[in-house]
Amino acid sequence: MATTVDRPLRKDAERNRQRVLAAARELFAERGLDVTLDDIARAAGVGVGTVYRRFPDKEQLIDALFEERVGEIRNAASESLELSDPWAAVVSFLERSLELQAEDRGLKEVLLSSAHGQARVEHARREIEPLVTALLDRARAAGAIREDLEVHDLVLLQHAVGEVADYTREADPQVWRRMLVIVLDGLRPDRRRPSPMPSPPLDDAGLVCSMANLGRRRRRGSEEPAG
Amino acid sequence: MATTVDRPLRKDAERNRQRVLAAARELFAERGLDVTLDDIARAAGVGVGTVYRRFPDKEQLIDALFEERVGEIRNAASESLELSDPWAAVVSFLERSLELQAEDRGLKEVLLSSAHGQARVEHARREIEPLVTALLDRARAAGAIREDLEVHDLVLLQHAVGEVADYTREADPQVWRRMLVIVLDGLRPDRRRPSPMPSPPLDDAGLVCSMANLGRRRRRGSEEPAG
DNA sequence: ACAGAAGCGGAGCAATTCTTTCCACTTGGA
DNA sequence: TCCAAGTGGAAAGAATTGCTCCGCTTCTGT
Repeated sequence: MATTVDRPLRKDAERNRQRVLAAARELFAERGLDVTLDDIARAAGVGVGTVYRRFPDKEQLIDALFEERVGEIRNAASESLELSDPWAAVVSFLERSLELQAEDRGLKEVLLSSAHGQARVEHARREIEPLVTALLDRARAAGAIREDLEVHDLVLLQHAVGEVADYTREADPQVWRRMLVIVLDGLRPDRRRPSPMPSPPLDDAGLVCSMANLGRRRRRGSEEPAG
Repeated sequence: MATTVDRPLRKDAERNRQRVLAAARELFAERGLDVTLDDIARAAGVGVGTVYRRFPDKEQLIDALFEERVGEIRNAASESLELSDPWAAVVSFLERSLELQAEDRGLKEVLLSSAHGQARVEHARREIEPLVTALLDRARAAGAIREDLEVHDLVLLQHAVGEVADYTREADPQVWRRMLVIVLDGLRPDRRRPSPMPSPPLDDAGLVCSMANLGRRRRRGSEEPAG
């Protein structure tokens, strides 16, 4: 299988491949993993056939794309581990990881469900947990975090805050940071005053917008009460 | 339209109507609002035709069912308002409201999206927000809650914790309470020690189970890598 | 310049899934 | 007993999606 060197893709084919990857990256980030390959092809300006010639099926495309993204989360974890302050390390990891998830809906879906991105991504994900455990253990040893907290709590908290990021993505892409501040304040073993909020609260229009989007997202964008 | 009195349903028809409502209640609670009417009919032990004769379409069935459930949340809010301790009132409301949402997936969906349950439910929902605002204002005035918190933060926090309840429903229907404790600790204006955790953390199998379910829930329950 | 391999587009097939209709048959109740 | 009210469930209809096929176009090496 030395095709990589023996027979590189024709110039136009390689350019199309890149277009497909770029379009897929953008659409997965924006609309999640269930965009159709038709949509991706259209966005890339090529035919569906072209997409299928390069990627045997959707899973493989997802796999190829998210290997690097999942890697970024792992990097966030190991870079945070290098910080000397154990609490700052936890904060830094959660912030960075949630930023990545807030920017990329597909990434969040890959991380939370075992259905997608089979081998490689799965593997990278299993590398992450030990790093998070290390972050947590260090913070606990330093008395910087509540003692009754376990790794899976952190996983679930990420899910929770990430969900808010998703819900409010269009209305206000920063409000999730308020949730994170509250959660972080809840994680401290002792604390006198609340930490400052990093962004203003969601306004009324923002809530209405989020509610409307959720409807459109989960089912078909159908019923307008014609009154 | 005085049919209610003029021509009550035939005895068997009324019994079937109740069966449909019961089945719908259960299935919506368990699997969310997008169960099919076929499923509901089967669970009720009647034909689809029977469902359609009583409820013109799915929305109307949802509307009929969730009016009362949304009312329960409103009650939770107003009963909490009667508690004398302003902080206990907030805690009590969030707990009760989240319990209801954790038990009933459909309820959560009705509350979060504006697409479903048009008039009546929408109306009840608008009754709830002022009550929550009152709870919040009172707690703030008493210095029992952080000052930078707004109503919509509470709404989003409910969404966040509710999502965890959903995610982990099968694996461990109580872990969401840990998230709530953390969040509540984050809401206090000052606090020395963490509050005690009400349930054990999610174990490894539980996380795997949740991840698997999310996959099955959002898309088709398909690919088993046949290796 | 040109042959022929590599690549392309996108109509359309096959498989699902969900809603809704239809009508021959059954049943409650005056 | 009779018949309007009620029933079940097959099947039509409408979307959606993943993917294949094949006639045509575009590179690239000579």
